Amino acid sequence: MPVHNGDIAARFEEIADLLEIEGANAFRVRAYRNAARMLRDLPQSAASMLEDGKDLSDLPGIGEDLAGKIAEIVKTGSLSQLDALEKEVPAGLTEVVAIPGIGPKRAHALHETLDVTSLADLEQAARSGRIREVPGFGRKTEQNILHALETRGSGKTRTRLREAEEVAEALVEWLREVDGVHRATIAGSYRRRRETVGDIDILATCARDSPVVDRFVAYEDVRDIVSQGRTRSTVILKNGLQVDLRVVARVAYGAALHYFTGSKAHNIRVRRMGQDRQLKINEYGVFRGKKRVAGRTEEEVYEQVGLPWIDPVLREDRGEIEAAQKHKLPELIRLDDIRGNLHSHTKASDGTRTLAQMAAAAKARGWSYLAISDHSKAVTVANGLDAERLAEQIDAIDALNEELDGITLLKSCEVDILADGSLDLPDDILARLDLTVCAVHSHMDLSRDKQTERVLKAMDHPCFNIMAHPTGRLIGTREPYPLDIERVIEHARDTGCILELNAQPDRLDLDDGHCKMARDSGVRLSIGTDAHAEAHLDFMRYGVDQARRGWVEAADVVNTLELDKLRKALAR
DNA sequence: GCCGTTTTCGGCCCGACTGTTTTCAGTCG
Repeated sequence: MPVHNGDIAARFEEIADLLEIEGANAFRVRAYRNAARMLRDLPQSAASMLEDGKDLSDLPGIGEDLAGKIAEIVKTGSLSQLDALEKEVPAGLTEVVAIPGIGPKRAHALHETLDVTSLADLEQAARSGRIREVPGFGRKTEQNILHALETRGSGKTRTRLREAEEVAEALVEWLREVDGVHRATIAGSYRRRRETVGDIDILATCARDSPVVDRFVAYEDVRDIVSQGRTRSTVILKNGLQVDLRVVARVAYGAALHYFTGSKAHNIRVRRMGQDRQLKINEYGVFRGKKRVAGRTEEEVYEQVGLPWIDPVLREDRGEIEAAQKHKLPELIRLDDIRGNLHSHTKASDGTRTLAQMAAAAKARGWSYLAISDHSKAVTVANGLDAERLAEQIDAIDALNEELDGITLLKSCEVDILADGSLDLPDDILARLDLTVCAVHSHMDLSRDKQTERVLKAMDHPCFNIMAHPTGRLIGTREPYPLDIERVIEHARDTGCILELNAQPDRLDLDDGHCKMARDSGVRLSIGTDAHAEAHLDFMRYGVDQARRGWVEAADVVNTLELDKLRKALAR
């Protein structure tokens, strides 16, 4: 069983938790957390890098020590340091630290004084009124702990961007109506267009006497007020989503927007660059001594550290600072670069609209082509097409194209990749299509090797064009099936196959890291909406956002091409 | 524990809010 980066990261995070409870040096703790974050973001697997003889201490935040620990985990599946730590500190305390309001110091204190070693112990201690007796604790803290225990589990998972959008846009719109508010902007991972958000960060600038915070906590969807100050407040909405509001002066808008957009790792890099120039950078501006030298716009902040403005989607400390220093930031793809969509469905399989309706909807979005790619017969639940029905659809599309103006339907099919790597329809019918969109919909439990071989074999088929939703993941509900994505990317490059970035907000598959990896390997992408109705064509913007997070430029994406060029690009 | 046109030691981002304290520690983002 291969060790995934996430497994290593989880162990490092646990070490960080335990060390923190032990009272270890905070910077040492941070080193483990940084390493965990770096590993989760790393598109290659550390295990395979080791196999290839690479030196892991070349990775940022990994030194000799942590490189050795990664190797130990990969080799043995465990880590002796962690085993030893777990003997010293009860593992249940890591759950206690996860309770809002309890950090490592308080967990340590509760362990020392009341012998709390688990959530169950914590609850018992709180209910019996013993926590309020511990120095540094009080009645209110005890109540807060009980409240946190009761509401535990609600809203602690990350929310998909699309669901966050629905609530966040309404809330920010409401805030803009408040007296004295100049601007209200959503920052945070939402602005960076991450596929999921942990919470919503709203930044507001307003007149000094604006009641914006009072209005914020009085919003109808607020379930709990976590904190409420003059310039900052946190609430929990009825759907469990946490929203933070921060209020700053207008002169600080750019600095605050930069600060609250993050990512944390990106901000730390920028602030360090400021320190090198004797500048202090915080949410109120850029300061030399007491003098504010910048802060009204983000551009000003970056300028002070000698950088061009960096798009929020890139702010993850994944090389964007270095690229900006060299003036080599990518020219990111934009929604209006898109010329068409290569993955959509109709009533013929599991879609809900006709060919003509989908064509009209695509045209209305300014596109010049739309591929109709209904399912093939193996997906019986979706009423997949056999060769005969697909032949009928091909004829129907040819006939409809005669009538259409300004939009061309492309003949396609979402062809199932069968368990043995063969395609679900005969070659002679596939040869009549403009392109194929091939996908795995079954046997997702194959071993990593078998799954990879299955996909590679399918890509060798001369009619294979696009690998749809390559990992099969559903954000928050289904993990990617085991697949050696690095080999798939290499094979796509070698065979001229295209990888899809499926734009459905619950798929976004490929993810940002793999998009970057594909792009760096010279593999072309297709951003496909997988639309089952007209409205789903608007998912394109989620796909474009994810592509942008993966440093993708228009030239990397085949559906930015005009139709004649696309046809040439589809030739294998 | 990492890192280095201030390297092999001495730094490591910075501020708001809460609850407890009566001047500040802990937590959080």
